[in-house]
Amino acid sequence: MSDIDMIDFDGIDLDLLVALDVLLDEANVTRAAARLGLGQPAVSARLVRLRRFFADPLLVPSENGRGMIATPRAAALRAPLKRALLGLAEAVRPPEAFDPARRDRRFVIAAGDNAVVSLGPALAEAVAAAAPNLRLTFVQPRAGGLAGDLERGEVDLSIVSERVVPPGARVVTLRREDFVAIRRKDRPRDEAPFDLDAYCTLDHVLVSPSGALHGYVDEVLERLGRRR
DNA sequence: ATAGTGTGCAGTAGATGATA
DNA sequence: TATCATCTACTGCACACTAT
Repeated sequence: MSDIDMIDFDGIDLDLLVALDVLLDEANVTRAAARLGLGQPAVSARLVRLRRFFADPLLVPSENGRGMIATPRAAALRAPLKRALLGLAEAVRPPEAFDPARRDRRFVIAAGDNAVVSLGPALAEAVAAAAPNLRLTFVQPRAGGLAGDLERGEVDLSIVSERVVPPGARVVTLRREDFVAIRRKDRPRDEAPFDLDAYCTLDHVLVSPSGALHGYVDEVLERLGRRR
């Protein structure tokens, strides 16, 4: 007997889970009903059954009386539920070869400035040639929010350092990059050689989208027993 | 195997209550 | 007054059961 066999699905069905997903998206029974193609009372009845099954109010009226607010239990259900429904949709979808030339959709790519500048133009050119109806939108990866953005489908792809890849993500290494230190050509001839000691004593500017003042370079220096 | 019947579920329309 | 969630009454449909 598998783990799935052990689950008691009595009182719940796929329609209810789809309704819950839409209800959590809309936080409004009327709008959820419109999306589901049902009457508002029918969706209200589904919400009642969902509340009974989960033994939780799931959605409660907001303070301003407009719409509803998800309870912590419902909020916790949202991402795994969406993931499961997307997986099911994928499983039951008829097999269809992906034809980029005929697809019409937008892909959201979370990438840092460096990746956008170095890979963006070539990627956009290649996509435009192979799939003229696909559109690429580059956004900044949200510090600490990338995993959630990927889970919710708000970001399709991310080009980031392997250090910030969310656990469980499918990863392909695009390339390895090295750090390079460059010194102006006309520095005084008698100046000390530009070595690690010199590097550590200089003043530094750290560009940090997240605001954290401790970057990859600092981690490497720490391993060497140094700091800048 | 097919037709008839009963039951339960889920839908709708309309009414009601709460709230800003 | 407008909006929104919930309740009530009614209807239609699917399914199980039984008789032929």
